[in-house]
Amino acid sequence: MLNAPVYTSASLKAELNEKGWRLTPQREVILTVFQNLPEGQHLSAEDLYALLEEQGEGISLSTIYRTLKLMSRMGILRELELAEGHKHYEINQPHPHHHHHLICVRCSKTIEFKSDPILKIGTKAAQKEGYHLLDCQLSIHAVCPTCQRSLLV
Amino acid sequence: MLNAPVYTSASLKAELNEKGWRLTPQREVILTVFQNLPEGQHLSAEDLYALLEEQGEGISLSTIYRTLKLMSRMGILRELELAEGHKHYEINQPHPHHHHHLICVRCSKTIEFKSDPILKIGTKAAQKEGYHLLDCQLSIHAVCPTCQRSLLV
DNA sequence: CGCCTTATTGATAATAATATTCAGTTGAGG
DNA sequence: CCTCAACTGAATATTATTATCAATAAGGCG
Repeated sequence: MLNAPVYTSASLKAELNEKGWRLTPQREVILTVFQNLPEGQHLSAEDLYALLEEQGEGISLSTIYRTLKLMSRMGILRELELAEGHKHYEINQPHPHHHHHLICVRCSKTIEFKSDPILKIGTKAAQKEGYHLLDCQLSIHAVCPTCQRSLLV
Repeated sequence: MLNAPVYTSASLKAELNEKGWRLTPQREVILTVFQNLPEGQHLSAEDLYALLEEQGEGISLSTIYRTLKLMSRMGILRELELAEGHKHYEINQPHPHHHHHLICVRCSKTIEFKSDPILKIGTKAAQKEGYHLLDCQLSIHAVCPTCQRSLLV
């Protein structure tokens, strides 16, 4: 089962140091932002940049991009393709919060849903091939009711 | 259940015309390329462009991009995030060929696997919300055995 | 069958997200 | 506390994808 730990500053530091990397104030701030995000919320790089700017904790866009990538590859964040043109990120929550996305390809309206079986199947598939699981997400591309009507699809 | 029809020129034309769109030689060629691609193969826009160039059936990159997008939104093609920086496309096959991807986030090595339950769950989720299903894919992000070793992850 | 409307194409330029470079800074181990 | 390499920020570069627009060609219709 996807074993995404709940990170504290200390455990983040430990995991970074183990690989020769460092805990920086910027990384701590970014992790905190995602941890405090209400469930179902996600941020693009620009969103995060703007949000931090507002909070007076400005972090450069370079660092934002670098950190988002790093944390995704560590399994701390999930990289989502919710709309055309840019990625969104959210914290990678363990079991009871883990969810998937139903996305309208026209208007990008997104609905979340949970599914234990999928998580199990994904975990098993990774295990079988000896892959170390980071994230497992079902993306359903579809047309929402509103767009079905307005575009006569 | 994801009901992706097997397209012929005629059925593609019918579906396009129904929406006021047109069947063009370029669209036919592109559909044919994807239909003849061995299972498990997928192409990026550039790949497709190069492949057609080779075959002497050059189609402009503009048209390639437009067509890939159009066919994805029609449910004819699936848009895959298999590597950083660009999308890949493959034909959207119905039931017995429908599959998912296990992807190494370091080297992009990808393994395909099938799962009926996932397709069922996805179909049901879309149905429940009144969404018209186009595609349904489980993406598993993980680190492959080779990269686990070489990077001491 | 041929006309007319309008979607489509191809070439080019524009956009925008993300990556890179590099000098200065700062974690972390010793 | 010292050293060194990882990290940051600012600016720049890259590159996938989109938009623009004149020329072309589907397809509905008489």
